[in-house]
Amino acid sequence: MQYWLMKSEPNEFSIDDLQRVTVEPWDGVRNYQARNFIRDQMALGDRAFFYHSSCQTPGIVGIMEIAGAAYPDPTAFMPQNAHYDAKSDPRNPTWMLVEVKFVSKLKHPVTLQRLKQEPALADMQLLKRGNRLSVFPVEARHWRRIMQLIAT
DNA sequence: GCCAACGTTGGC
DNA sequence: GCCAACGTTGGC
Repeated sequence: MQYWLMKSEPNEFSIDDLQRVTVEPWDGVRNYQARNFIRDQMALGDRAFFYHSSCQTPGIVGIMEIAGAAYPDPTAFMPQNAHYDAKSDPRNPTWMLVEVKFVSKLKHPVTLQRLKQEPALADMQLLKRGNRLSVFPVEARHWRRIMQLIAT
């Protein structure tokens, strides 16, 4: 069982959208490192923080569950899609996705600002300089600390 | 294989 | 809108 953080721009897909549909294919990831996490390490039942990025108040806004193993991301083969990749061969797909399932929406988001104030989280991937990965693992100790922040 | 140019991410 | 940081591309 692993923990993850997954970013989304709320004007594209928000925690409210996930709550409405319950389960959603997390498509559009076009970074090899993130792809490898999705393809090789994510597993059914893993938990993930839903993070809102590129918005007025970036931060963790909900919790979700990985709903199954990875499979090819169909949007890579749709020319009209914003994440279309002409170089990806359907017989040997480059890009993968997992489906995520809504678990909860936080009553009070844990903002990026708040996370930065927390000494125990100083070495978390999210807070490292130049971090741009949209999907990455969260260490258990960081997960637990954030869950404590959520509970208080 | 090097590296400059360019594109993207994402906070501010 | 700005800009730092990083990934990708392509000429050589």
